[in-house]
This record gives sequence, C-alpha cells and structure tokens, in this order.
Amino acid sequence: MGQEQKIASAPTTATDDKPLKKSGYHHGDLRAGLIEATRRLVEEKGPDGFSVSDACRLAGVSTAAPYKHFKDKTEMLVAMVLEGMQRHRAKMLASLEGLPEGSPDRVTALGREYVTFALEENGIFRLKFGGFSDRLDDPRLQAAGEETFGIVLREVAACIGESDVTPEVRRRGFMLWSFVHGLSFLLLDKKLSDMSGGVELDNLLSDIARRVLQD
Amino acid sequence: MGQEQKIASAPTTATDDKPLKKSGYHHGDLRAGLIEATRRLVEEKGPDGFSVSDACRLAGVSTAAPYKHFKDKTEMLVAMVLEGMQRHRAKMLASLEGLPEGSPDRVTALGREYVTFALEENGIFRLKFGGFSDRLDDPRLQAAGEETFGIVLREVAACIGESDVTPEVRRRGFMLWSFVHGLSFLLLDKKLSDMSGGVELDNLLSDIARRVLQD
DNA sequence: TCGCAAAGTTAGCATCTCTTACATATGTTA
DNA sequence: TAACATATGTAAGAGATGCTAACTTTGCGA
Repeated sequence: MGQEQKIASAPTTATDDKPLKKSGYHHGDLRAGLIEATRRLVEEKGPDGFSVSDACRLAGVSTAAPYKHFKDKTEMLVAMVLEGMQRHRAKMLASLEGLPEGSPDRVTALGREYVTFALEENGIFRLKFGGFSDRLDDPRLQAAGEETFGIVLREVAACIGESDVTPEVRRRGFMLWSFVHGLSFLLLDKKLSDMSGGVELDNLLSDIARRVLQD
Repeated sequence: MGQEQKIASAPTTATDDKPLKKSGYHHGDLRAGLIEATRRLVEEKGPDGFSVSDACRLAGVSTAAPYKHFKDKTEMLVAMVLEGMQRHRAKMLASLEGLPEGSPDRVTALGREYVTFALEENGIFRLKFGGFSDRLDDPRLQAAGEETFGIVLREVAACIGESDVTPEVRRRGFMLWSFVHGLSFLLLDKKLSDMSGGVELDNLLSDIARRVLQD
C-alpha cells in the first residue's frame, strides 16, 4: 500500500514537446496518464479487474476527473486499446526495415513482432481479442485491425508471387494470423513450458512461414 | 423480462437415473443447475459479466443457495469449465471413431472438434483461455488440458511415423494447437467474414494438417 | 488585468456485488 | 411417527462501482 507512483505519460519518447506532468492542480496530460494507468491495470489484473476508481488512484486524481476526458469507462478502454494498436502497427512496420522485398523473413519478422507485442502488452491484446468484442465494438478498432492485417497480406502476396490480394493470399494470410494468434494466447497462458528464450520461437515462426507459404 | 425458464440440468442425456428437477423446495440437482446457468451466462455476457446473483436468478433459487454446493464464486466457474472440458474430451475422442489409424484425417477431425467446441461453448472456451488463468489456476483444469493435448499428440505421432511422443512430435502438435486455437478466437471475434458454412473450415483444417505433418 | 473556459475536487446517489448467520422446509432413516 | 441431516429461503452486512451535480482552482486570451 502506498508504494504506487503517479503516472505522468506513456513510456515512449523522452523528448516530448508537451509537458505531460506539472506540479499541483493540473495534471498536464491526464488523458494520456489515464490511458497509461488503464494499460497497466488491465495488464496486472486482467480485463475484468479494471475499474475506473483504480485507474484514478494510480494516476493520482479524484474519481471524477476521468469524465472530463472520457465519456465512459468503455471509452477509456477503447482509447487505450486504440493507442496500443497504433504502437503495434508502427513496430510491425519497423521490423520490416532492411529485409529484402518478397523474402519470407519479412513474414517471420511480422509474426515475431505480433507475438512479442501480445506478450509484452498483454493487457491490450487480451482486451482486443479476449472476447470483449461485444462491449468494445468501436469501428475505429475494427479499422485499425484491418489495416494491420493489410500489412501482412502485402507481404504474403509478395512471397507467393501474387501482385494483388487474391483470395488465395487472404487464405494464406489468415492461416498465418491464426497461427501467431493462437501461439500468443498459448504462450500467455504458459501452455508451453519448454520454449525458453527467443531462439525456439524464431525457429517455430520461420518453420510455419515456410510451410504455409510454400507451393 | 420474465421470459426466463428455470434450468434443471445439463442438456445432455435424456435417460438420467437421478431426477434432476423436482417440484418445490428442493431443486433436485442444484449443483448441475447452477453449472448450467453459469455456462449460459458466461456465454451471453462474457466472462466478466457473470455474477452469482444472476446465476441464482436464472436457476430460480435464492442468492444464498449456491454456497451449499460451492465454496466460492471462483469454484463455480472452475466447476463449470471442468465439466465442459470433460464433454470436450469425450467429443474429441468420439470424432476419431471409424477413421483409420495414422491417417491425417484423424488430426483434421480433432481440429474441427476443437473449433466447433470453441464456437458452440464459447463461454467455457473464453474462461479457460481468455486470460483468466491467474484466477482460475486450479490444478484440475491444467491436468484436464494436458490430457486433451495428449490425444492430439498420439495422433500426430502416428502420422509422422514416431512410436513415442518425441520432442518433434510435441513441436508439431504445438503448431497444430496454436493454429486451431488462434482460428477459434478469430472466428469467435468474427474476424473472418467470408468463411461461410463448414466447408471452407474443413478445407482450411485439412490443408493445415497436411502442411504441418508433411516431411 | 479581468473574465471565462477548462480541468480538478468533494460529496453523494443508486446500484450491484459476494458472503454469512440464522430460520425454515423437506426427505430419510430408525 | 419422530428425529436428524440436508437443502433452501430471508435478511442483512460490508464494500465497491460508475457516474453526476455543484463547487474551486488554474491558465490563457482579450
């Protein structure tokens, strides 16, 4: 008790132009602070362990403060997931840099980034995919998801020699997505005991990519 | 409102030896009734939408009644998941009947059964795998899961010509599990719009089985 | 400098939750 | 039939939650 520290901002850039935390009454960027608090809490306690009150406590504000920035508890969660997906997308794109066009390594890299994100930011992952789609059915979330999947499809098309996103490309892409998606969940639930380090993971990913992309 | 019907028993056999629903004061088998109510509620409202009170309302008893049968809310959920996994296991075994030993069709059949169960009984599926493993860490659940996975491993071994569950068998089995697991989640979240009917699903499953089991 | 809008706070309502202590109904067995 | 164990109901406690209304502080722009 009482060991919690206030959250000022997302853990991203050190060179922010906006001051995110001021001294007293005004928080600076409470919206970002609450999103970050939400992220941490969902990560620790699971999607249903999250409460607005907890987020306020963690962010160091009163329980009424969030309602100046979010309409709802749900909107807090949506905002948090949305922000996470943008980070995810950026990371996936970054992981492609330096790898030759049309190489299966690019698909493997995307897969690794997917699994890594799911493990590191499992709060976001579980909220988005853990069966809360009824309550979090914001169209922005769906759009963001499709955009991310588009990245994969482009790489798959290049690998199997299609210039367009044909039904076959979709099919293969969906296979790969299913695989990394399931792998993420199983790793999260610690169903794989002997996968130590990232080496085995890389093997598995490239092996699957090869099998799905071939002939 | 008021259209709900009391739950008497699990929707399984019609020839039960124990009477599951009697007339007035005594429910007959309230334990089973509550498990069934729990199942329905988690299915409808999601894992976190479940409350003991709701289950009582649905089962037609007072809110104190469950505590004669379960220690806890958690124990209700565990019991419900456990019972579901036993049904799941039985169905998987039944799906193998009539298929020749060592045939990849057996693996495909298991996969289809997995996905079907996840879709039909998604409450159980989501509770077991949706990230609630911290709160539902009962050893019986883990044991049941490993036993089910054992069924798959046996078939995989037969398919790739191993007589034992070697590391390679585990590896392939894990690939297949990841795939059907992820596929289940994606289908649940309606991420695949164009997979109409079960035909495409069968194609996908046998295709994946072939790719993972070959060479 | 002054006033106003934005951002926070305090207080509280209404509701729902899980759980228990105790009373009551029922089925069973001697 | 009488007594006892089991199964249920009643009532209530102790909290937490989401959200709103009304008040206060702060920063910024005219």
